[in-house]
Amino acid sequence: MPQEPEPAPTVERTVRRRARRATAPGVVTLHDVATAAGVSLATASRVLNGSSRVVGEPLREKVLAAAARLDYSPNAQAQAMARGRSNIVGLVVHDIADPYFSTIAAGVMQRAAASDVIVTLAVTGSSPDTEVTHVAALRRQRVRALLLAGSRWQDEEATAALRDELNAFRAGGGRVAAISQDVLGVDTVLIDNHRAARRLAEELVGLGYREFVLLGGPRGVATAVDRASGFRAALTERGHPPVLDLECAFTRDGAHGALGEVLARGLPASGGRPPCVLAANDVMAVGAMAAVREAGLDVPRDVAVAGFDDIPTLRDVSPSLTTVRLPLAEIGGHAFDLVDETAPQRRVEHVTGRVLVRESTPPLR
Amino acid sequence: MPQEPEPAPTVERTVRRRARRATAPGVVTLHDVATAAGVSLATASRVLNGSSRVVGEPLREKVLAAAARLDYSPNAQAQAMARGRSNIVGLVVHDIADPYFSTIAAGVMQRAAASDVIVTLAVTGSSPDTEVTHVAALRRQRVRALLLAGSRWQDEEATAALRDELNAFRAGGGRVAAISQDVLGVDTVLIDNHRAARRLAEELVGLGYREFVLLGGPRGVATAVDRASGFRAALTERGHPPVLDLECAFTRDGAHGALGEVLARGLPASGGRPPCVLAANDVMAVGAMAAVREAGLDVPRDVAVAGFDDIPTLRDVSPSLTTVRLPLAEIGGHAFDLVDETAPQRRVEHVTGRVLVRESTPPLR
DNA sequence: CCGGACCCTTACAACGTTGGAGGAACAGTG
DNA sequence: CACTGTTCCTCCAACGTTGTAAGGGTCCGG
Repeated sequence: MPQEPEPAPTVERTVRRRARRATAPGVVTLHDVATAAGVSLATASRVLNGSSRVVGEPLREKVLAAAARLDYSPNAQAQAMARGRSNIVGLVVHDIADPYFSTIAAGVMQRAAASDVIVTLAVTGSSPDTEVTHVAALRRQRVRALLLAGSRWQDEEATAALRDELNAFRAGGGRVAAISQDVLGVDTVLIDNHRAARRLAEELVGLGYREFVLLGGPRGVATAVDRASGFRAALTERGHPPVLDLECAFTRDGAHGALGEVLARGLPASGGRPPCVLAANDVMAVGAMAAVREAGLDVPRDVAVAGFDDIPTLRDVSPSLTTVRLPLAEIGGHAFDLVDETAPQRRVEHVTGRVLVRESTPPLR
Repeated sequence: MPQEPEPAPTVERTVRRRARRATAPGVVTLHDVATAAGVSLATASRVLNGSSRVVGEPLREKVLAAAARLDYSPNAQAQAMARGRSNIVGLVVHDIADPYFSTIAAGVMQRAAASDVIVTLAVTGSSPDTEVTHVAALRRQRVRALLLAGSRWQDEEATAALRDELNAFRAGGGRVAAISQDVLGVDTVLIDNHRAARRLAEELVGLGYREFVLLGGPRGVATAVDRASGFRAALTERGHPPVLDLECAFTRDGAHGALGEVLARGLPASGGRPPCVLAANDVMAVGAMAAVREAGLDVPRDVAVAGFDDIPTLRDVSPSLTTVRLPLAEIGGHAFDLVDETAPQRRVEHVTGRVLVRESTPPLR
């Protein structure tokens, strides 16, 4: 098919550019700056965003002045397209209102700001399908990297779908890091929930507790399962398996409801010792403490309570909560580092918590 | 300058396109899908993302099949450029680890998900300059709208710089909404901190408290100033101006430190009644309660404490905290609605808190 | 007075997409 | 059978950048 040799373009193109302009009329483009400064597009580009080539001082100043005068703001999307890379990372959490995730997010944001990276947030609402949807959306945004902060679910189908999506993302040059469990085959900040839970339970047996009530969270959430299994293993080994092993939502209300029901039926037989409630996280522990109080009982005199995470906002509850301290902000920062640097091979960083015994589980006798 | 009528382009262009390709090699483009399906770019675009025009069933299926087979993911940045609009909004908070902001953010995220909007998060770390920097970065990203969730600072210079930046953003068609104070001339969810603080203080006078200690936060933060001034006004009107009026950081540590110092010097003279500490937010109130306990005193027997916000995570502290309930998640959702709909003119929505008297300030006598 | 730096301009092809203009095939109408 | 509409596609010019190739001035040293 032959091409007709079009008419001289310059003027006509400019006119049509203005006429057809798709963006809002008020947005200043590099073209506008170049025109205002009386230089070419390429020169303006080099002064304002370019790297390699140098531009002479007089022109340089004219361009900068024009840009300032017109209040030019480079279009990052266009830059990303032209350069073939963006400086956005996606952060996926289950619930940003949950202090566990918001603390991790704070750690991520701090590192991101230092690296001049922009963070796009997505929340799954604890639904594996929603997580896949959001990961796909972030892939469409061509984020440079993806941070998956949430616990994995024990759901083979959803995990497979996610893994597919992540593989496609990584095939396009994207980096991925996960926090919690190492089941996705990506760089991971692995939290050793099982081991830390064991140590906490052992410590409590050492303090003299014998009757344990487990608020283990739901069966499908890996973090909850790991913690509960750690508690269970240690207690069973020490000869004091949990007298009650409850499933409930991984939330304040879940723990509050489950323990409330139990207490309404009366305390487990205890040989004079207060029983000890082991909650799978601090938020649940606080819900459990509320249920104890509502039953007219005292923490720790009648019921001892321990949590997990050492959420900063909850450090001042009274009695202060025995828990496992996780360096949540550092964990977030660490995950960011995993995707920020270009590492030669897959890495798994281990994080273990530190047991903190406080007022909610005083030594017995 | 004459144009030479270039050689037939199709094949040659394809070759060079492959050769010079800037994006990562693994990324599938619309072009690839079109080629694989044996249709033109435009047809593929219309099948996969297009709206208006219809594509015949046979071709339509071929395109969908090719897209699925190649695992095509549309490039949202390119779409944004071509369409001249994005579906990203920017959310600016002071500190995402602060439950006040994370709860607001959760409200925003929920609405955003429902509207298929992507949210980019920025944290200021409570620095006005950082806020301007982040707003500029979000403008470069060509976000569709901007949500400023943080309290304003009483800093004329920084406010002016921010206002300039916002005007430039709005000139380019961006929408802006603010939460808290109405000083930027944009759509606002205005929180009537002053009035709610008055009502809380009046309630406490009604309960019999007479000696008040104000933990008013810093002078520069508008939210803290509004709340403190509401407390002060009500107390002064009722004839019981604060016996101590302390400035401190708007944080747990700020309140804890300031009140700790005071208590180290002994309780204010009280005529047998416990004094009442009025903190400018819940997190500070909890820090204050910790300081009271560390001084060997009891809340509320020796010192009563009240806060502000009704942070969900802190609803189970013991004794339960007297406070002002703000519907934080709804406030976030509301701000999102302000920028999501296209409103004819500037709107200011008022939100007032509800006073909740709980165990930390029992009635006297 | 020429050759070569140096600094700039012009021009253009990307990047991945959209949307308008235009055209081919085909049916319906006179 | 020519005309006029529809459909359903394709082609091409945007969108705002970057980066490179090709070229044109100016200045300097030989």
